[in-house]
Amino acid sequence: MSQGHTDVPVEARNPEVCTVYDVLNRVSGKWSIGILVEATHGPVRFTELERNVRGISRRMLTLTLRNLERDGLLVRTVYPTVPPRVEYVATDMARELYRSLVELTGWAERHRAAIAAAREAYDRANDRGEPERA
Amino acid sequence: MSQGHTDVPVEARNPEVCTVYDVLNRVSGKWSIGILVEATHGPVRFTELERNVRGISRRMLTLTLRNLERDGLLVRTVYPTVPPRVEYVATDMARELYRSLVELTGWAERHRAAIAAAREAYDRANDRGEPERA
DNA sequence: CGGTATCCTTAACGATACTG
DNA sequence: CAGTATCGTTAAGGATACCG
Repeated sequence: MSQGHTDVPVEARNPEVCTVYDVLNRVSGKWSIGILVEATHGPVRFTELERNVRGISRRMLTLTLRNLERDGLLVRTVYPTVPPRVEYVATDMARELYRSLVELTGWAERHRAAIAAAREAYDRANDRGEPERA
Repeated sequence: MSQGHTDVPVEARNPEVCTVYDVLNRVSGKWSIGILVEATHGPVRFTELERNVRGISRRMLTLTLRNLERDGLLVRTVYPTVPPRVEYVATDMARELYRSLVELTGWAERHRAAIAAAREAYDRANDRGEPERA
């Protein structure tokens, strides 16, 4: 096999892997990005998020908000009124991340057609009844 | 600035959300990036990947490879020798993606300390017995 | 209004025996 | 060597009742 190659694991050889994996973990999850985008546009309330991030459940909204806050991507502000008012807003760090995500968007848009074509080709080539897929 | 906001859902207002979510889905998953990195460095064999991407199981290696291939990020080449030789290599599209991921790495590295601090602060502030977490 | 607590379903992942 | 098949486990997410 490839004789000359070192035995050191990929994570050691490519520290970027861990790092990028790390940030991906932070932002992966079905809802993080939607919330991040909303909170990047300006302070937003819990109920607003519940409405604007379509399809999210209360539970996941809370969980995702807590995680983003914990990572320093969101700031949560409570106004002690009745009824309570809570606002979430993206931090500078998160806005910077947002810009990198826009980069990714660019990639996705540039290659959207190619990816679709690749999938079709793959599915056609391997066609065993594989029914429709979203 | 809450009241004046439109009623159109976040996906409609921010098409980037869907797109970036899409690409994230493609690259999320515990192993995609590790494999992608390896295959970006040059053609790599199944067994090499199994060794170099530490901790991956055979099953996940196969599944992830198939998905990446299906999306047109990897090309699989079979050399009909005995024993068989199969090589995977990243496509140009994948290499471009890789560069965007490196961008993300930059973000992660720049803010690594801030994130760690945010977490500590958060955990300290909310400390109810929450035991150690990786 | 802004959450928690609880229960349930699904999808991702891990281990490993077997095979052309 | 490069997989597939089958099993079991864990984690992510969904629904929703309840609460300060």
